[in-house]
Amino acid sequence: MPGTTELVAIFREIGDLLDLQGVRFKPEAYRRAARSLEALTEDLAGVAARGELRAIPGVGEALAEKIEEYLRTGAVPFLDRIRSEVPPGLLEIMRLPGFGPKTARRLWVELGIEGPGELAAALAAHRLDGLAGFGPRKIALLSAALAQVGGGPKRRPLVDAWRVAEGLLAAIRTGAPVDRVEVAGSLRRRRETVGDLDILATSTRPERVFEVFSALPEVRTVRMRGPTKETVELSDGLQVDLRVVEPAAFGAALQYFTGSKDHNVHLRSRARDRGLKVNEYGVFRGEERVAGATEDDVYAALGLPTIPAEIREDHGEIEAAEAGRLPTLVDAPDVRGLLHVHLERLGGTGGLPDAARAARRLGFEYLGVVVPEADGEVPALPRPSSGAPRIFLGIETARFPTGPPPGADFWVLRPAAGLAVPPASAPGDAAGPLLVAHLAAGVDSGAEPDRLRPWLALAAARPVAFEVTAGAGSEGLDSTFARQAVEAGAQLALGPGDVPVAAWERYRLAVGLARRAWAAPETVLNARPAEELARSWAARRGRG
DNA sequence: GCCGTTTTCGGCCCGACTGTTTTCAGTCG
Repeated sequence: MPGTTELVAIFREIGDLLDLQGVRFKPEAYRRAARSLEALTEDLAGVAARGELRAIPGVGEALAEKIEEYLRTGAVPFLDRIRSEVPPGLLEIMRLPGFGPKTARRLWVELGIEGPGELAAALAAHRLDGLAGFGPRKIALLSAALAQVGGGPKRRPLVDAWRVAEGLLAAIRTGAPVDRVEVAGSLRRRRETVGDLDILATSTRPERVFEVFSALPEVRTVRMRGPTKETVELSDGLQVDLRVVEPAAFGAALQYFTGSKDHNVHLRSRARDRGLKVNEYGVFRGEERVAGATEDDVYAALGLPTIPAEIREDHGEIEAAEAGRLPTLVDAPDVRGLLHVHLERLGGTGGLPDAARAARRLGFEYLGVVVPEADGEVPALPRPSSGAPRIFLGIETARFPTGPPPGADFWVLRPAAGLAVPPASAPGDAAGPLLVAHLAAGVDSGAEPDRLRPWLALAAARPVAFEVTAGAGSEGLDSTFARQAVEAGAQLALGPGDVPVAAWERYRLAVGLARRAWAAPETVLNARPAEELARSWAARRGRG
């Protein structure tokens, strides 16, 4: 079944092929539409049925027609047409790091090179020597890029990138003459996967900061260094950009490098409309800098409240800010407990006392201790000796519960692969409170988001919470689905994932994901007080 | 190909860095 994911890939390929043809502006138009489709929080066919395709940002008359054609026939003939006009191997050449469509097109037009194989042969035969604009350095870079084709840097999970970034930030803070140091980029937006790290610092001695940074043991090579910016590659292949600005520009730089691209483009066009110019050094009216020291100043200069970093994607947040309808997003202090704790997997030997200590340290009121389902047996409910935290008991099952959890407070459904979603009318509220965990497990990230869609109907039929963890993509939900779930009336349950108590702090990354989903505290199950949970669960659970 | 509180036509974000240059084009984010 063709889906939105495939159409996104089609539009991206069309963009690349148009680039290779030397067409201006259209490539970006196709990519913009692809990004919009990717972030769509509802079914594309549904939007088309209502005749609202053109309400999607970046979709106009021509692209709406292509989308409808695709939904009808499963193909976009325009793709086949331009595919026949451009050798497919050129796509691989233009995707070599450091090279792009202009270079690939020149090699094709001037030397007849149609793919990486021919390029390698041409390099070996010195056919590029003397070609205008191709000096010895560029030819060496081309050879090097060609040698590691396919082995390019991969995006990595948020938690991994976060750990690396924390180490780098600490090292810079202690070793370099810096005033402020913060992460920016997609890591600050808490994207599920991160392609590279952006670090921003203020200092009066940038060159010294770069020296210290380059000498860190994690750094393998320095890719480039200028007066304000350095790019390095870590030994694990991750690319890190470090930028140093003056304090008066810190807010503008932080805003600028936090992105996303579409968010920034939207803001800058808004600035232009108001006779202003935005860049990484500030907001300017003519020569005069009217804002720049803080992000608040930058947004205020553009007539907007400060937009939380996690939702800066141009997914409607600028319009919402303009209208004063920005949601109050859930924040880490709102989380009052964890609901999916497996004592047997905590990684320490302390069991419940250890868990209780960690909970108190993090300021949690309660823990939901979860035990596997055991037929016919009522699990013993563990209780800590002292008062806090309060302990709730959950039973983990792989099948849809048909009745209240025996002797416990709530169900944790961990759907087995291939578990069909029940009809929305089935068991219903009487089956007890339900927390659906690990929903995305087994679903390749980005594979087919439509597969998760039927679960949304469940949310409309009964109270259900979907778990969001720091490990989105592998064990948890991504924020696009989480936003759909919130819009469908479901709750979210935030947690650190299946990790030792020492790593429970990671629940904060799940908070970031929930914020990306525009989740308010009211939509987060474990932002509710213990008393409220106890009351609502006592009314429905099995035991007296 | 999209888009519009100066526009339905004529724009399309903006700057850093590299390599090849002598004033700039390409790539990147």
